[in-house]
Amino acid sequence: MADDSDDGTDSGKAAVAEQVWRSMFGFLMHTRPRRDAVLAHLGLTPTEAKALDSLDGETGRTMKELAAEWTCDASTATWTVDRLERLGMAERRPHPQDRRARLVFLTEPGVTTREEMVRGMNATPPELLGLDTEELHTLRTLLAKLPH
Amino acid sequence: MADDSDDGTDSGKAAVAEQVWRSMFGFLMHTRPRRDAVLAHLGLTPTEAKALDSLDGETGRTMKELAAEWTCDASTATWTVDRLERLGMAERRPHPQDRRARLVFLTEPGVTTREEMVRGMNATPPELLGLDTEELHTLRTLLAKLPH
DNA sequence: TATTGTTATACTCTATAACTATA
DNA sequence: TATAGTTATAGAGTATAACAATA
Repeated sequence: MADDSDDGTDSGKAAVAEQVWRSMFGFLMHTRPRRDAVLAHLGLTPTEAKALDSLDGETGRTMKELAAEWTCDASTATWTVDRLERLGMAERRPHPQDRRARLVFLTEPGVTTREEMVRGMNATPPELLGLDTEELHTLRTLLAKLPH
Repeated sequence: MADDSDDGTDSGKAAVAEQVWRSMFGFLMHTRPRRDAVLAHLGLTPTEAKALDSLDGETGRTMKELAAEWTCDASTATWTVDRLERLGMAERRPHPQDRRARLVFLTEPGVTTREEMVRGMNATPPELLGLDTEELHTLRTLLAKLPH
């Protein structure tokens, strides 16, 4: 039932899914150095990159929210925002309702750096163009069925 | 040539490739917490996990080789192997030809932990089973054309 | 009295430089 | 003289605990 040949190749659904996963994960790892290079080129550590990604220029985030999103403690969030601030990419402003709290925003240079980072991280790996257009269409349709 | 409709949807090859990538990358990020949990459950830091992955019980690796593979300097490799050794997962043995060098092997517990780690990291995400068998076959064929 | 955030401090991780022992 | 690896030490990054301001 799970085998469709005598050569030991198991083509049951789970086995095919495993092969799909192996290829997909392998491709992700194959393209990873390129994404690492994007951060290196912008001079961002992984922590700074994650921090930058959580912020923008319009919506203020409290330290508490950021610590939760980064799954770190409050003092680490303070330290991380301090570093973005020293880099000129973020700034703290007083919270309009709660004078204990601060709201963190990206500065204009921070917004620009964030955009470059997001663009680089999401850039289509050129290896995909090794497939022809019809294959890519099929792939698109199938992959769109997966959660993300 | 790059547009096949008037609604602003660009279905040129590059645009389709971009959508493919977005889905694929999104799925990989979606499944990432599960892989992080595998390491957390085994009590491994990312560095330890990478180190474990480079070693086995039969083929000894020199410190120099390991530092190159981990793209770290020699002292960091020493420190990393020290830690695996303290965890009882690796051991140094003298190099048979060069008395300056050491060969690093996994111990039996190290081999076992490595196996569990690899199994967990490579485990097929159950979300893939949301596709039917034929779709998975198609996906397998197309993804196999990508480098990994 | 509880909560937001910071500061003081310690511990982990990684790197640079000096050193030991071979080659 | 060059190489393999370790140790001493310094620097980032992250956490715990004590604290200040406000709710």
